[in-house]
This record gives sequence, structure tokens and C-alpha cells, in this order.
Amino acid sequence: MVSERGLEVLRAIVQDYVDTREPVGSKTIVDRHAFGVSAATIRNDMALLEDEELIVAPHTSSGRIPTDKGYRVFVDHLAEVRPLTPAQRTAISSFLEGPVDLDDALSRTVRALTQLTGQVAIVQYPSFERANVSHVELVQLGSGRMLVIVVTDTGRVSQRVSNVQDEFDETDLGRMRAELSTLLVGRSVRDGLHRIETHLALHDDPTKPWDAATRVLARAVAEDLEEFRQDRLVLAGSANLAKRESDFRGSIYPLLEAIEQQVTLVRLMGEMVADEHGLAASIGRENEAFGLAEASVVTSDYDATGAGARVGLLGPTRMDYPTNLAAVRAVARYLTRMLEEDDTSR
Amino acid sequence: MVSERGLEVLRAIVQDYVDTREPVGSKTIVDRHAFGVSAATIRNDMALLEDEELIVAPHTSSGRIPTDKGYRVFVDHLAEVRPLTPAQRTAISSFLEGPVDLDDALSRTVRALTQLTGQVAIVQYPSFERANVSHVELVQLGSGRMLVIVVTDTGRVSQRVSNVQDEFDETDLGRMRAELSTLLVGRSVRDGLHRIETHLALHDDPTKPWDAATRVLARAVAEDLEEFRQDRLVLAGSANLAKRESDFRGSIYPLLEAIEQQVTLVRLMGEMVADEHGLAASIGRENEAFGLAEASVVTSDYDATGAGARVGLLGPTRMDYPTNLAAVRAVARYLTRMLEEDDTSR
DNA sequence: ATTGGCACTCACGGTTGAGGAGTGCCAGCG
DNA sequence: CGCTGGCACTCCTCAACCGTGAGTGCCAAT
Repeated sequence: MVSERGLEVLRAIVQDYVDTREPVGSKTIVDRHAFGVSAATIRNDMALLEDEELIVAPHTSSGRIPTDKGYRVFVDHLAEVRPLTPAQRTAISSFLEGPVDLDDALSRTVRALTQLTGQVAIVQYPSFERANVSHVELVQLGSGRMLVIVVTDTGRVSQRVSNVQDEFDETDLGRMRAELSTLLVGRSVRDGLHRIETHLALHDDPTKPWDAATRVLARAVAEDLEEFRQDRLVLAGSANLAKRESDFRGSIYPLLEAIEQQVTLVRLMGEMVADEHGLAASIGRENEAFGLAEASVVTSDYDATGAGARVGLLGPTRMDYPTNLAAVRAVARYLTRMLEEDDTSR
Repeated sequence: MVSERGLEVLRAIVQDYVDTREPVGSKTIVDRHAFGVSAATIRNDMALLEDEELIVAPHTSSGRIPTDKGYRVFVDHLAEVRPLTPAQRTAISSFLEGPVDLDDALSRTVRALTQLTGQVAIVQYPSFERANVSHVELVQLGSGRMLVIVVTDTGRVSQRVSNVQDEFDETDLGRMRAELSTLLVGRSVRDGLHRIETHLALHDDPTKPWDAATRVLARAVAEDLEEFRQDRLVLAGSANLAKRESDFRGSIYPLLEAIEQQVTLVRLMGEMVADEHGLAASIGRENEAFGLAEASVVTSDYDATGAGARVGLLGPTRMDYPTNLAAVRAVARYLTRMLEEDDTSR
């Protein structure tokens, strides 16, 4: 069993290792931390910690480094989330000043977060699960092209140019618009897709010209909805991976791959379980199933009122968890507040 | 002066070096290429090439590698663009089947290109320089929010949610829409921005309610136009950089940075000078001003009919130029054809 | 339970030396 | 004059070696 002091030793090891990138030995610990006991005693504790697989020695007669399990214990029991400095707070709020547009708000958020932490920052769009269609709009572009726009009540906009091969007068256009609107507005994205499908199956009579066109447009709308369905991410700071490359034993290829594909990250962030403060961390091997065994992700939920989602950071397993958890928490709070202010005007 | 055979030797060195990643010596050349002369003769040629700074020896008694200047001569005089295999052609066309939407077309193109070459693929949006505003649309979202949409005749769509703090009836809405449309439709993006500015300066009377709203909307439209102004890129395959990391002496950080910022790449691609076939290459140190001294970019112009732009590849200086040039050329042609087919329906 | 002492392990850095790839140069040859 | 074989030379690469020092595990003493 690991003693109370043993856990303190673990904390010291994690802190020093994150700090110096060097395996930390018993001597270093008594030097840098005021334990009031001798190096030999620390050594005994370290042997215990090693038995519990919380730390490991890269080779005989070298200092110890935390295992993934060790980081986990550190994050769960030992790390107090470090509050941000005033300077950091003002930095965030200066980043997030002013935007109304959801796209704008999220892209600023992600930049603030990467700038604050030097890690790869990730912001999820508000979950499609709770998004309802609030508007469907058709804009005729000429030459038989139609711009099809769908808006959800979470503020997401998706648009698509569709080729209907025909021109329409205001009456027809209004009809099609009304038809699609009654079909979708107020419905969830999932429902909407389903209703379009059944609608297409029912109205399979291509004789009336606008009916054929409506079918084409319905398909375009379905594609728009499909886009909402895949929870999209906004990312920033991927270049930072190159800086921290030595922190990843292998290549950073799988990380860049995950960043580019996004879907892996969406699933990973979706499966993480947040604590009572909305914070979550997934460490090293815990991400093995996603091909990211050498990386960690910390997230914080935002927008607790309605269709929430997460902001997160992706970085090496050896990251500064207290600081990064604080950063995602702070940014998530700012973002929540910003979206709530918006809500009052809705 | 470098002899005819000397240039052949240069070609052999470039080819072998790209192939093997090893400095190539005189012996290797006579083995792998049928020059019909002895190694000593090749050595004499190589000494000449070294005098011309076309090749260089990493250290005494090692083989030679091409200098950037050497690659330049190779690309300009020695590389015949290698035609694609039928398999590659079908791969491209299967990638590019069907899309009408410009966004769709470009994102498929970029994926085709990265899949084909294993490099970072870049596609520029059709140049804003020749883009004219074709539509301005206002969609009321409720709660004082307005979706402002601007479309250009090159097919680009930009949208933005603006907060007008008010509801409007159809008449007012039509008035504002008409006002903005007459101001912008048919004008270039640059003109449009200018006209909005002067318009804002003239109508500075905040007493009439819709006039205040129009001003807010005009600002939103201006932001939309601003977005067109920055020639945006579509990118894919940045993870490939990690695979080829050893090809870059230093870090891949500046490359990832350029990819994330985009603006560097836009300028770089803008400054490249294409040959009579629309192909261009920028090699190694030639990119020093952009912080990419160890990278090369090859591009091909597309859409020669109207608002053209470029598709390109970003990779290590030591890349397979013949194949990559062939790839960008082929993909550019497909893309041009696709957009032209589209034009006929306009 | 804690500690000082001590023998032991092993990564790290520098040195040395053999091997080998490749060069530059030169004299000879067609 | 261009080409060739020969040869001495350079210097990178690799492996072996070794001293140093950090850090450990263990133990007897407190």
C-alpha cells in the first residue's frame, strides 16, 4: 500500500518530470521539495510506487518517470487545478471580445486556448443532438442554380449550391420554401433527415415540374443536415506538435492524422467522462484505441444551459495537467458566458 | 562549362538521390545508368558540376547530392513531365465524380491530389481578383438576428450572422436587400468594399430605424467580402510531413505553421511564375523569404477560361518533380474541365 | 520507521581503430 | 584531347572500450 507521503512523492515526481523532462531521482526530490526525510526513505517510497506501477525506471540506476497510471492518479487525486493569472484572464477576454457569429466565437476561442497553452486546441461545435432546424432558405442564383441554406437554433449554418436546371418565379419558390420549412423547422436534425427520406419516398411523382425540383432541393437539404450530424471541430495550434516532437517517442504522424480526419478526435472527446466540474482527462494508453497512445487530451464542457459541447487540448502525455485543466475550464466558462449573453437577446 | 553528358550525369544524380536518399557516387552512376564510360570520367564531370554549384559533397569522400540550383536546372531542362498511369487517371476521376458545389469540388480535388502524391496538397479558391458579387441575401433568424449571405459569380459563398437587435417586416427587409443589392451586385469584391465604405460615410443619420439596421448589415456584408478578399486555400495531407520528416533537416514546424496560417502559402503561390503550360516550381532556398527554405512547391494553373487559380503540392526539396508536376497538371485539367462543364449550365 | 553507508548497475561521453566508400590526381593510351 | 586504370588520401561509420557519475537496492544501526 502506498502511504500518504508516497503520494506526495508521486506528485513531486510528476511535477519535476513535467518540468525538466529528466527522470527524477531520490536526491533531486529531497533537494527540490522539503520532505524532511532522507533520500533513502524516499527511495523506499519509490520502490512502493514502482510496485504499484505508478512510476517506472527507464533503466537500472536512473531516476523514475510516471507511468500513465501514475499520471491518472496525479490528475484524479493530487492535482489542484491552478487558477489563471490575471494576465491570462485579460488575454482570454481580449481574444473573445465582440463576436456574435458562432463560427467567429469558436474560432477565436480555439486561438485563445492554443495561445494560452502552447498545445493543440480543440473546440467542438454545439452538439447536433440537441440542435433543431430553425430556418430553411432558398436563394436563386440564376442559370438553374439554387443556394440551399439550413440554420439550426444552435447558430450553425450550412449551405450548399444545388443544380435544379430551371428558373422559378416567386410563387413556386415560396411554395418550395414553405414545403421544406413545414417539413423541417422545429424538428431535430435527426428527425429532419428521416422526414426528408419519407417525403422523398411518398412524392415520387416526377410529372409536376416543381415537384421534381423540390426533390432535388430536399436532397441538398439532406446533405446540409448530414453536415450538422457530424459534430465538427475547430482546431488550432497543430504546428505546436512539431515543437514538442521529442515528447512523443514515435512519430507525430498519428496525431496529425487525427487532427486532419477529425472524426477520431470527435469520438475520443465524446467518450470521455467528465467529473462534476465538467473536466475530463484521457491519458496516454487510455487513448490507444484511437491510435493516440502517446498523447493526452483534457477537456472541459461548456454551455451547460442547452446544447453543450467541449473544448479541449491535445498534447503529449507529459503535459502540465494543472495548468491545462485550468485553461480549458477558464476558456469554457468564457465561452459559456458569451453564448448565454447571446441567449438573452434571442 | 558543363558538357552534354555532364547534364545527363546531373539528371542521374537527381534521380538516384530522390530515389535512394543517399549521396550518389561515381561508381553508383556507372552501375545504374548505361553511360558507357568509366567511373573516372564521371568523376571529372562531377567535378565540373560541382564548380557550377549544381551538386555538392556533404563531406570529403562522399557521394554528391544536388544543390537547389541543381534541382532548378533539372526541373527546367532535364525533367520530362511523366504522364500518369491509367490507374492514376481513373483514381482521379473517381474522386471527382459528381459534385456541383464549388466547396465540394475543391475539397475532393485536394484529397485526390494528396492521395496521388503522398505530399501536402493545396488548392486555391478561384481568385477574388476576378470575382464579382452576384447575390446578396438577408435571412431573418428571429430574436434580432440576421443571416447575411454574399455569393460571387465564381461560386463562392460567404455567410455571417449579424445582430441587428430588431425585427423587420417584408417591406423593410426587401428595401434593405434591394439597397445592398443595387450597391454591390455586378461589382467586383474590391469595388464592393469601397462602395460600402463610402455608403457608410454618407448615410450617417441614425434616426431612421432601418437605416441604422442597414448600416449594421452593410458592415456584416463588408466582413463577408473581406473573407473573399483573402484568397483561401483548401489543404490536405499535412500528416504526410511527419512521414517525410527526415527529408527536412530542421524541424517541420515552419511548414505546419505555414499550413495553419495559409497566408504565407497564398503569397508564395501567388508569386510563382508559371511556364507556358501553367506549371511552376519553387525550390528550396527560393522559398527562404517565406521561411520554407527546405521545402519545394509545385503548382499548376487551372480554369484558364475565367477566374483561375492554382493547385499545388508542398513537399521536401528532394521530391519527385516529374511525377508531382504530372500530378498537379492532370488534376488541374480535371478540375478545369469540371468547372467548364459547370459553366455551360450557367 | 528512518537513516547513513556501501556495493553495484548502467547510461553517457569521449577515444581509438579498423573498414570502406568515394574522391582527386596523374600518367598512359587510343 | 578525351578517356581510363591505378593509387594515395580523406573522412565518415561503426564498434569496442573505458572512465565517470548518477542513482539504485540492501543492510545494519538507530
